[in-house]
This record gives sequence, C-alpha cells and structure tokens, in this order.
Amino acid sequence: MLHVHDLRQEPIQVPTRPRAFEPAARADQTIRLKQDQTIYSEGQKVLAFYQVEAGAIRIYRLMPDGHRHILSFCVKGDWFGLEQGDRRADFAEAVCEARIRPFATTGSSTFTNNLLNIALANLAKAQSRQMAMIEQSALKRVAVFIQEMAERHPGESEFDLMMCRSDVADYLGLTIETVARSFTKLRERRIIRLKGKLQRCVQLLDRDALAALAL
Amino acid sequence: MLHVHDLRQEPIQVPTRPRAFEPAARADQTIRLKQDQTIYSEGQKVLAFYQVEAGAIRIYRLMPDGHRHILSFCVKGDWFGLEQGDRRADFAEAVCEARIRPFATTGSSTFTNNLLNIALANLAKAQSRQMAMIEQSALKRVAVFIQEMAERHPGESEFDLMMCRSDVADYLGLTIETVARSFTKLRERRIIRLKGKLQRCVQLLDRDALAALAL
DNA sequence: CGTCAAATTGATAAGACTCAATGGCAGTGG
DNA sequence: CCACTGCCATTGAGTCTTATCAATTTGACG
Repeated sequence: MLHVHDLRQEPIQVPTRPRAFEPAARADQTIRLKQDQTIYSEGQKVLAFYQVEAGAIRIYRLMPDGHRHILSFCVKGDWFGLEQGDRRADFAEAVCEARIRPFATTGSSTFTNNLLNIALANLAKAQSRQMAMIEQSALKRVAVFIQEMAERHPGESEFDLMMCRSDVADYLGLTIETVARSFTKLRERRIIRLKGKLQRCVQLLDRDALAALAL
Repeated sequence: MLHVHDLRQEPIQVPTRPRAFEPAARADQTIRLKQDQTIYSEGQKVLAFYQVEAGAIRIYRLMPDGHRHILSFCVKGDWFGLEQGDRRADFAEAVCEARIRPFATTGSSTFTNNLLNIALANLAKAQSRQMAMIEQSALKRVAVFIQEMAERHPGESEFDLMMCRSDVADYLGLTIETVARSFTKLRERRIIRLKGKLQRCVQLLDRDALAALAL
C-alpha cells in the first residue's frame, strides 16, 4: 500500500521552477532558533511562510479549555506557515535548536502555482494524519508515529525524536503515561530500543513488526 | 495483544463499484448522480475537480484491512477532487441524489490563485477535523459533527443529515452503536430532536447546550 | 546529598467496543 | 390482507483499553 506519508520525507517537490523562490531566498536569511522559541502565535498577521533547514518545529493550537493539540511536526525540508486568510490560526515553535528560512507570501503567478503544490502537500499530510488519529489503539498510533519519524531518516536504523513525551502525547491525542507504556511495549517486544538519558533516541530493531502494527 | 482490527461489519456498498464516468472534455456541465454512485475511485487518473450543487458527497479511503474512513462530507458549495499528483488517493461517492459540476484541472494560471484558496480552505477544514478527532469523548465528537452539519444550513433549526449512521460512524471513527447512543443522549437531554423514519432529520432545540458540549 | 525534570510504572474507574437481541418500517409474495 | 424478509437504528450485557491519580525511577546538576 502506498503511504501518502511518503511525500513528507523528501523536500516537498516544487516541480515547476524552483527558481521562483529566488527573490525571497537570499543567502544568510536563515533564521536560527533556540529550543521552544516562538516563530509566530495565533492571531498574528501572516507575514511569511517557512521551510525547515534543520531541527524540528511544532505547529499547534490551543483549545478553549487550554488543551494543546499539535497539528504537525515539521523537520528538514518541510514547509509550514502557509495559511488561509491573513491571520495565524495556530502557533509555531521550535522543538529544539532549529534553522528555518522565510519566504514572502507575495509573488508572481508561477509562484502561486508552487504555493498550490505546498498547500496540497500539507492537505495530504493532514488527511493522512486524520486517518491515523481514527485508529483507536494507542499502540498503533505510536507505531504509526515512529514509522512516520523513521521515514524522515531514510537508510538509518537509529534517529533522534527530538521532542519530549508530552509533545508526542499532544500530537497523538494520548496521555504521557499511555505514550510511555506504548514505548515500553515496543521495547519489550524487541521492536525498538530506546537510548539516551531521556529515551528519545529510537533504534529500529524490527521494521516489519513495526509496519505490521501500524497496518 | 492481537489487534486484528476487525472489518467492522463492512457497510453495504463494498462490492459495488459502479461505472465511474469520464467527465472528460465536457466541463462546466452539471452532472446528476444517484445514491451511492461513484464519481471517482482510488488509483484513477485525475481528470477534473468538482463543486457540489445539491445533495452530499462522501470522500473516503479504504485501509489495508478493508476498513473505510470518511475524510469529509461535501455539500452545496463545497469543492472536492483537488489532489496532489495525477492519481486519485481516495474515493468519491454520492451520499444521496446529488448534482455536481466538474472543472478541468488544466486551468489557466488565472485559475491557479483560486485553486490555492480552495486548497487552503480544505486544509483548514482537515486541520479542524484533526482537532475534533483528538477529542476522546464520543458525545463530543457527535456534538461537533452536528454543529458542523448545522453550520451548512444557516438560519434553519432543522435539517437533513442525508447520510446513514454507518457513514457518521466511519466519519467520526466510532461504531454505529456508539453513534446511536450519542444521538440518544442528545435527545434525552433535549438538545436535539430526531425526525423521519430513519431518524436522519435533526431539529436543534438547544444550540447553546450543543455548543457547550462541542467545546 | 538533595533537588529537579522527565520518564516510567501501578491501581482504579470511566468510557467505548463487541456480541447479541429488539423494534420499526418498507417491500414482497402467498 | 397478512406473514415474511431485509434494512436500519436502537438498546442491553460483558469485556477491554485508556484516562486519571499517585508513586517510583533515572539522570543531571549544584
């Protein structure tokens, strides 16, 4: 089965004329971010959209009751900040130290065409996540999540999640405890191994078993 | 623990793969659809995208285990069928008798800007749904769903859902039984009243209480 | 050593799923 | 006209998963 997630790992293809970004993409315009630094907040005016160069970004919303829900994690190559309307509907923060490159929202029509592709890619991603969220099983959600993250490190059997359990929980719609328990189950089944003082480094031991869990 | 995610009494219209017509060159001409008629299927080439003129359309995907998940319901004024790539990633079917208008995807560049807006609108909708799906409570999901449907009939306190419980269940990631129980709770609390032989007509009795449930 | 933060583990209860049965309505055929 | 059947929605009983509340572990740092 083809996974729509596939389009996330590669820098989202902007098939026609990548040069169109040239005007906004001057060298040295890269922005460096510290951990938890805010890029924009809900309600702010939309000034630009961004591509991640390094690190990870979390896009989230706050619900009326104060609950935080993370809509997506963006890593190297991912685009974010392209919104409908001229006001931010969500927050963007650095998960860890990160670098991003801003692009102006105004542009030529060929530019608009590229924006369309980015928007469609984001839409596809959102729909895929919708599918994953529907899955009731916590273990399955976590399995899907790990796969999703693993796809961003092709060829490597070991990678750093970068985000804390709380981030994962808010992303998957679970509690911290349930996330931890799911990780433990995967470890007990020898599907993954966790490393590092905060257990955020994942080593894949049995990709097939993981894929089977994720369905 | 074996999670053989059951093929939930796979609803009705499975084996039916009615002829998908080729909208082809004859764009901008209204198409009339019968109930459950297929507009396009997964894997087909993208020939057009559509705007709903009347009735309702369900957009869904089939998971490897045969489980159906409905990504969205589209009613009058909604756009659908705008995808990334040139192949369909999902299915589109008429929920009931419906009318849609096709548009060629090879539009001029003046069109592109509008396409972007449509894509962004769909993206925003998908993200909103992601938020709603995270909500654990079945009652809350159903409340959000009814609100969502009510918003499409502004000024009216009564409207027809058009889709069956099975559709609602696949949309909300619940079982038919849980959907029915939630409807019953809303009825018992005098928040809605259900009408019609199939109880698919909703009358809003207490909008505030509904909004409170939906958070 | 004490403190802190993050993650893990444990016990309990609430909520949703599963299986099973019921009721209402429409169409069909004797 | 009435029994029969199928479809859809609803309800009931039992089981299982996860949220909740609480306690414990681990490593880092002063």
